[in-house]
Amino acid sequence: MKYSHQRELILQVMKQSLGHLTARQVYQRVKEELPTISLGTIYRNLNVLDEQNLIRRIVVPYGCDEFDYNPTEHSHFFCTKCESLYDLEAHIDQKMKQVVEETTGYEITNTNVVFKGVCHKCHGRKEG
Amino acid sequence: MKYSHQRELILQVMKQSLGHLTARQVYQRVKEELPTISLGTIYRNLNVLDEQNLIRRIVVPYGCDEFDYNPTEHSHFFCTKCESLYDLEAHIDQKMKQVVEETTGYEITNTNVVFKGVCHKCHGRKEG
DNA sequence: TATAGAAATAGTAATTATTACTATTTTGAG
DNA sequence: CTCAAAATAGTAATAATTACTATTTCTATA
Repeated sequence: MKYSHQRELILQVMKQSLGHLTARQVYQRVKEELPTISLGTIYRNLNVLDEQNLIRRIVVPYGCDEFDYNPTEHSHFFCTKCESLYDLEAHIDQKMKQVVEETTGYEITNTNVVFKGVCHKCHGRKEG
Repeated sequence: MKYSHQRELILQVMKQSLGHLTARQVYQRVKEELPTISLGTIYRNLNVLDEQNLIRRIVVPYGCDEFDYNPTEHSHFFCTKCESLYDLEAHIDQKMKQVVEETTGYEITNTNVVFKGVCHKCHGRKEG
């Protein structure tokens, strides 16, 4: 993989952003630094960075894919009330992987897990 | 929810098909019985059937959404070699849900889990 | 049983995320 | 430096899904 200024900026934005970003959000943030960058470049690089495990693609059961810099493998929790996507701690992922590998004998290389439910903040709140 | 012949046929096709079906596959199968059915009707009904928990939407990290009749909640395993999507046994889901609920305190209402890896058939096989 | 209004449909158009394409520019090894 | 491979910008294309609308189908109830 050859160096590129654009990819460097994309990684930088990903690192700075604690939350999860869609391709469009990454595009908008990188554009502030480099207004000529193209959306195609964002997509191409998000894909290669995901392949290289430098970032993580999160496939969600609503809307479009999101991307996450958090370098340790971890799963996600989507609150259906406030519509926030939370990271779960990495050791949860380890346990789940262990359960599945022990039960099935499959060799798990990758997880794409999104739990849905209601988060602490929204628990007990009325509909809004 | 009002009865409709179209929705009845869709559910019937889902029940008969043991595997997972994309909206287009459902469309093609229902069309054999009712050639005038519209793809929009398929999508609308797959959505309401999923909301009613009569079928399950599987959001996969490749290609488009798939739908599954299996009425008990369960997760999925995608083999990256043969590109098959397998059902995991329901008790695995129960255990995972338990792990997450105990650790986070979140109330889990729904899971969207796709593990990736290599299945038994493909284990040890060369690339192809 | 007749009927009115709500819900569903077919068919088409629109939307949106993502990928493909191409001429040009950038990168880095020799 | 030089040159080929890789990356880019900008645009066009693709594909899944949803929105829209005139028409049809259900079903509760009069």
